[in-house]
Amino acid sequence: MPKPRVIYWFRTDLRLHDSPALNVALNLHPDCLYPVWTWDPHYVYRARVGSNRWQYLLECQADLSKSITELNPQSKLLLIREAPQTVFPKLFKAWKITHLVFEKDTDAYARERDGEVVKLAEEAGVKVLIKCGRTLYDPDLLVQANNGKPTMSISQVQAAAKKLGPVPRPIPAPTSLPSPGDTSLPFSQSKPAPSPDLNSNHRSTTDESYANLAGPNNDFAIPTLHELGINEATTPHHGGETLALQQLDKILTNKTYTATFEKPKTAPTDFEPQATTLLSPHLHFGSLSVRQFYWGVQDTIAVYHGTPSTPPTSLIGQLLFRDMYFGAQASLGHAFSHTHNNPQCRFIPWHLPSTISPATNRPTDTYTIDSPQAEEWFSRWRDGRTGFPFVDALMRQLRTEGWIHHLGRHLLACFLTRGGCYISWERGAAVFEEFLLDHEVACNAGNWQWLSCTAFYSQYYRCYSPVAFGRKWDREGRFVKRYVPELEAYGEKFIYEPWKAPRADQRKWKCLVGGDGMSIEENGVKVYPKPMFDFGERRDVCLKGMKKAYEVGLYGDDERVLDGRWRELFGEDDVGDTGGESGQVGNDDVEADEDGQGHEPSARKGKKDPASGKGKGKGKDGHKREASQSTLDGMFTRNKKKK
DNA sequence: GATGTAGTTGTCCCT
DNA sequence: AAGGGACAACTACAT
Repeated sequence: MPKPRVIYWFRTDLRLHDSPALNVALNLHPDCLYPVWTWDPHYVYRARVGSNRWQYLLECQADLSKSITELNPQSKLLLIREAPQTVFPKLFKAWKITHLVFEKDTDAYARERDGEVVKLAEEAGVKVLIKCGRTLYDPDLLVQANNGKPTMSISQVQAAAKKLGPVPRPIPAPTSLPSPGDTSLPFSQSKPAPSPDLNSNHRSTTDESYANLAGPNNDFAIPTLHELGINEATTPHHGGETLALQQLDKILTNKTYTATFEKPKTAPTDFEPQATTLLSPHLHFGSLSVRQFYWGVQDTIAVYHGTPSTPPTSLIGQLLFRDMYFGAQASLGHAFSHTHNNPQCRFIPWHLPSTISPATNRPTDTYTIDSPQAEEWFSRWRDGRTGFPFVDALMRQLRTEGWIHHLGRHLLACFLTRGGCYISWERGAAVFEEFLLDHEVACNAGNWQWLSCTAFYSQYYRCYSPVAFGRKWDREGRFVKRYVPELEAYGEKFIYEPWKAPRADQRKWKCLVGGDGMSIEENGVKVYPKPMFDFGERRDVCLKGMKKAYEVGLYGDDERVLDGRWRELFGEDDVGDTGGESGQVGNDDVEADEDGQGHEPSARKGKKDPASGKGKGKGKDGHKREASQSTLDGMFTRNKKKK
């Protein structure tokens, strides 16, 4: 029996510590070990990746390669610029490989790709060893323990996890690594088709990713952003196992923080330092092992003198949610990433729905503009110029830094979907995919479904207010001012609703409120956009739409959703009325509205039918509210245009 | 099967 | 000024 010659294929596991798959490879006691990364065109062109995440990936790779070389000066990460499906058969032959080892990836695309690679390996007589290491539990086993069904609630995850037994303890990093053998590449490179390139908006120079199989110097080096044609990154957050372990250590050192963490009590407005761990990008790239984190927290809790927090809001709870989304995706596959054909996802007639390809019966990269108004709202949301300072601040933080607090993501998602624009969650998910450093297919799709109340969560009447939510955490608006600096001089009273500030004050504070955010300065004075709609009105429209859609009760796999007959079940008014012209307050010119008082959003207008609720006790409190409500209505409907 | 209860992460008004 | 209660009113799960 010849000694094993192993390719270790790095993908979702850019680390040496606690890598079950790497451990399996080393336990083969191989004659040689090739640490390989293949530059998969799917992620280069077909997934949405902005410059910040590109940089983060390269940093993870560089740190890993350095650590490999520290263990063995003959070794490093061998970065090969070709699709795995075409390059592996050639490598197997050239390097006389006996084993291919990698960490299991249950993302829908990855499963298809890995299936092909496994088949090619078998054809080449190469043994394949796959080990789960990306989540607390193997998502497929989690699904199995959940009676074969997708994990759709945290209690299901906890029950299934109980059957699977305790999370394995982390494995220490290896202290030595075998050298690779001969690394010559006696074959030609198959270049991928570079189009369509979903990341062209992040490139400003020529893309040379695939110029040479082993890079410009033929040394398997990690590319630079420049070689990829990608613009310079702007994020302060950096990747790599070394940083990840330092960051984890820092968190665990603060025992009270670790043991009593409660997500809902962390402030989305905190910056420097942020209120949460910022470990999610490290978990995404595998530069931090999730089990290392898990046991670090559990061991801290075990000796903590005090009452520790518990799932679902604790740090452990956060990791369980992550496993829940992985379990849902593992079970549902591609369908989990969209509504179409997804049996767990409610059908809501959102604006800007994904276009379905008849050939693949899956959504394409494009969507239908069913409403020019919705398209305008979408682009203003995406650019951070909605006119709601907290929304825009979060969006700008996301775009420049690649990370925002979880609750900030909630607000953005609620605002775009059921609590404002009534636009498909799939549009928002695509934007988060582009900009988030920690973008994880399963978690992103899952969280967007959660917040849009299409799956996992259903309390659509709980609607985030773009004004009150930020103010609750940060009265003075320090966070807003950091990311929307044109509002620097605005005080507590108007920082979350600058359109209410009197014109004279707007001038004094050197920032006028008006327009749609396309101009940021006029005659030397800064300009911040007017809110793009009256939030109170939009909330009412959305709530009504959601109520109707819940009554209709269609899911993504319903025949009537697939063939368009769903329209028969909704009235004209139920399809997310964008309010035509009456709902819009964004296009007035800067000098309009001199007193600054005209666009007070209407308070929620009187409940349609306060008496008919199945409610117990709508008692005196209700009456009081009615009374004060009508007063407010009298005040605020004054300037409203008629429908 | 009916009924009751709890659900990671709201808002508003009141004290 | 933090904190409690009413309110919105659906779904999953337990009994």
